[in-house]
Amino acid sequence: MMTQGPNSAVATHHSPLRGIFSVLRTHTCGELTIENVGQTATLCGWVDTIRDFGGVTFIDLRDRYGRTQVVFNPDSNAQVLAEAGKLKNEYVIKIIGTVRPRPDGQTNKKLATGEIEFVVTDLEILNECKTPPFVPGQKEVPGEDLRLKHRYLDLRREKMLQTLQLRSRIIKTMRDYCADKNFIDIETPILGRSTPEGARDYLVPSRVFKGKFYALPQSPQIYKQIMMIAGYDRYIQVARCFRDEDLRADRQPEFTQLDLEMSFVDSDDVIGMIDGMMQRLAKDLLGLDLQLPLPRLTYDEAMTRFGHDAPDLRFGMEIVDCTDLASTCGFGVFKSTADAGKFVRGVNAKGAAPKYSRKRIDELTNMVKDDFGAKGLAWFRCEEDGSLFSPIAKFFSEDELAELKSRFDAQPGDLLLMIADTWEISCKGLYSIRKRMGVELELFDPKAMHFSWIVEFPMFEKGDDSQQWSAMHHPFTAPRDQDLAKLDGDAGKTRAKAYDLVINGYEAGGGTIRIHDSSIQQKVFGLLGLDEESAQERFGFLLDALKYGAPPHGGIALGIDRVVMLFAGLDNIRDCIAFPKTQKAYDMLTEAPNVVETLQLDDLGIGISEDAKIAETTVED
RNA sequence: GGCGCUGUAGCUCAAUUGGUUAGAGUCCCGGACUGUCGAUCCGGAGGUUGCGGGUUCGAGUCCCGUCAGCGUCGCCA
Repeated sequence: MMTQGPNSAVATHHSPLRGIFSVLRTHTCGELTIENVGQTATLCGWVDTIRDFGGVTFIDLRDRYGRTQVVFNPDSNAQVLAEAGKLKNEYVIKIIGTVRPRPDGQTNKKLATGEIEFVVTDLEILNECKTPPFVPGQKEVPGEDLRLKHRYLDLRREKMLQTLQLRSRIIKTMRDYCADKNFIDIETPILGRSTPEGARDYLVPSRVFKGKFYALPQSPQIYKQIMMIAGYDRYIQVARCFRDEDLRADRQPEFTQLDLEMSFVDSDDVIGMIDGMMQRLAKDLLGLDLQLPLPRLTYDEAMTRFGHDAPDLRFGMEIVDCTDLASTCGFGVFKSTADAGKFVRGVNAKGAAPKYSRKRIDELTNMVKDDFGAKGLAWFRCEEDGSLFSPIAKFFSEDELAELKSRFDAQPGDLLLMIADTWEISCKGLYSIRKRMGVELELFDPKAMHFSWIVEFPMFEKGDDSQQWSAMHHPFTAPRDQDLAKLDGDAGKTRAKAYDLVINGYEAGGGTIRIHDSSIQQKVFGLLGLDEESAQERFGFLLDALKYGAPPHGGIALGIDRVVMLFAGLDNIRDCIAFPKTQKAYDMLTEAPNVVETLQLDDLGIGISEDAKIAETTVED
């Protein structure tokens, strides 16, 4: 530590600078308080705001730790005051001075350092700053493209700093929790092998093996299973994953997950382990006490009640089925839908009637039509006298209307919205209506946090255009013990040892118990249309490994970016990532992806097709 | 790939049914000021309304195309 020099105050073990010898500064900008009055210190930081009175100048000096008011005045040093006139926004400076209390009545309660000010005796400009396109302290948040292009400025904003600090603490807490439980942190390869299942891979060409490619991992799935076979019975990794699919507000092409695998466990063990982790995270980072175990909902229940496998459980507005009523009513659309074995279901938007004009209902109608292919959206408004008003009310008898009212628990002011269609379309349409109206009607406290598990997912699903089963999670997912018999002939009803962690309507993580029995694995491959040869071709290395003493094992992956987003109360994942990409997976800061030298391509034996060259030229124009 | 929203000064936004010289705040430049903390006051600069085409006597505003950012559907084992 410093024992010499012009500073009477030196970094203590409480200081953010503890243990780091610094010749440039003795304290951070968030550190000096009334305790330090009279001491000499050296600060470094960025010029945040300048208040120049001609005779005296105030500057807020900013760094990661906070802000300190710095005073330049002629009493202390007239020459330095003149120098201070050259300062502009975001200059980087080093100042030496003394700490003194602020005059009576002039403390700033908004600052941790607000009781003192720093009187400068010496100023050194370490670096100037061009006039920035925006300043970190400005009230309005600049457009996102500008923020991404000048990310080094954007990251200086308080909100970004807070979010990334929260992210760091979340990851540390996750790691500490796992370390306490004897997990071992293992890094798995980034350059791996493409396994053409699931998402599109990002490919990396090989120079040595011309014409062959590595793939960036979509998840370390196979490696972590192999670690279990190797006997490392509790593994974690903060793993970067890559998926070349289109982006969303909650989806980036590269993202980070807490990847975790355990041996000699069943679903409840993994769920219980994560329950404890969430309890600790909620307590340590949000001050919330979570009751354990976290609530669990089966997949079927979630779809029936909310139309989605990651429902937002911060509010009700559950789906009501009235297919039976529809089959007897006089409304042709409803009746024919019910007769065709499809569904008539709806939701009650409590108190929405006065707020939802015909125009806004039309917007909802267009949404379910355009996005999900629903044929329409029926609605009933519950009037002051308790009667149901609707353009289609005339097709219903008094009794039928009364039954509708009772089934939806309709009170005056409520708006009932119904979709008559396939199970899938009614789920999607009503889910999106519920999600949207939940926000618009403020049906929940935006600060509330709701954690839950969705369990017992189907093993298989069928694609739109094929009768072939595909794995809902991945082909190594184990069926529930009591469903093993269903693999023969009743595969659609097989439920998996799969579990998703849902926070506020977002899938925050998902995992499964894996198959460790090769006869079951063969059966599952068979149902997925994979013969032994092609299974061997794709996953041979894993199938081989499973034959050398694989213990029962399973795990989970938590989307760290999403967890940060939810804990920070944000609605977009880019604000939780230091250097995110745009919706087109473009990095505006570094301008990646970009062209490479022809020589590099030659080295790899790669040529660019004429079509791609034409497309590229068009983009540049 | 589809649908939708947005694009106006460095930044954040405004501009009536298509109608005079496209405005405000902020930032920037110059000046004043010894207690501010979103300092204040005075003066000034700053625009090919994303780009290209069209309709019109006249387009920031309407139409077509295109580019970019965002949202969403498909997609994401």
